[in-house]
Amino acid sequence: MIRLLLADDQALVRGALAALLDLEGDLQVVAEVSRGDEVVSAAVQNAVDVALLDVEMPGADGIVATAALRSARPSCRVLIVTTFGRPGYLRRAMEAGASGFVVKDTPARQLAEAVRRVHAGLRVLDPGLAEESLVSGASPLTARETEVLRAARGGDTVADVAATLHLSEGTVRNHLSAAIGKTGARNRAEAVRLAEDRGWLL
Amino acid sequence: MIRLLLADDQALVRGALAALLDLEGDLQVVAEVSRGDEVVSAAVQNAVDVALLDVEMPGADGIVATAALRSARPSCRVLIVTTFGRPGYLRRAMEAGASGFVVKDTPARQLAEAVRRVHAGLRVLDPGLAEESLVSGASPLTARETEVLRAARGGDTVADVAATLHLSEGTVRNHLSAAIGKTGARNRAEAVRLAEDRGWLL
DNA sequence: GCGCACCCATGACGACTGTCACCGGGCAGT
DNA sequence: ACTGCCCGGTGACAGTCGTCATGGGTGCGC
Repeated sequence: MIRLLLADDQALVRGALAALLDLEGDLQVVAEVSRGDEVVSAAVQNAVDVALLDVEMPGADGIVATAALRSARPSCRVLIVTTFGRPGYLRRAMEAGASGFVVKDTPARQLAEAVRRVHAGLRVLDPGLAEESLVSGASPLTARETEVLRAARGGDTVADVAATLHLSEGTVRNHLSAAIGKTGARNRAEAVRLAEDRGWLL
Repeated sequence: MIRLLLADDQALVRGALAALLDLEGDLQVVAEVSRGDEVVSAAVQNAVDVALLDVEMPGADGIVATAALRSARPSCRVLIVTTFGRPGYLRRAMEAGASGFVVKDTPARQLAEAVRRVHAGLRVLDPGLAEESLVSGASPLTARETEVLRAARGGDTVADVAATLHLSEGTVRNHLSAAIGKTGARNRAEAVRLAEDRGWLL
């Protein structure tokens, strides 16, 4: 009997996935959480074998949760189940110690099999996404550049970003200019979109 | 036996919801589609009683699908099941003839009950969202303004928008300025974000 | 007909943005 | 010690953006 943990901020999806996986005879959902920072304690308390984590969650994202879980309970494997197949997500997830990465587009029948493979110590990767991850590569943005770009998300002006980050306006413009150049965008907004699509803003 | 149709672009969520609903004795999922433009034919062919539709789908969005389905098969009720509780979505969905509106945050147990209520001819509304919908009101944007704002999404420059819409650059700037004023934003990017959050860009 | 709202357009103006050159400081590798 | 990279900052400049006034055209309801 493989003991599972589900982490997803959408209660309906969580419950539905639980129903789907409980149909399998050898799988059993023993814990459900809605926040990333509740993963570790729930996994430890319930002696979880495989954790299915979403990437975008309140509290802590799936990548951080993966790293924390792997160090707190090394016997527990992690399978990322996420909406967005962003190349950067896959890369970071694997670096954090995840054993598999599945997008929510995949057929429902394959999920149970993916769980079993992960539990057996094998890796599960979306082949197309893995290729894309290799092509787009790691993020070329420096720490400050991503931070500024992330702060500029949502349409804040340069003055706002400078205020929230305690920087000079000129510095913010410089970092943004560098980010625009590196992403190949012609705009701040386009740079935000491209960086987000590639999973560089986390 | 209530016959159900599921429409969601994420196969995994679709399959999981099917598993969840099939656990109920009086519910039966008889059709699944991944695109909005496949809803009507699938509903007609399978004599569907209640259709669970996502809002954001390829082909046709859930609102358009709702209207088409209500006119093609009036006996079939529609329950919108969506990720984003955008006020504008709820308003437009109800205007299009939906009987219920549920966000994916709601507990899994309530879904079956919502389906039964919708099938019985009752309305199912998220109370908080309904209030929000009344507060934010209908979209104040004109057709052209929303179109320009939608085209400016993703960070295209004024020249690009003008080219794709066959307009003068000055006109585009005027429409954008009006949209910025009506949304209360201080930016084009912020206007896009606000309008999107309120469900004004469809 | 008349008003009204929307659409398209033009021109002008100030503000913001993107880019570049340049400076100093800190920190890691050779 | 020297080089290279990242960080923070300044100043200047062209380009874009946001706003306003203004005009003409259309379609709608009273």
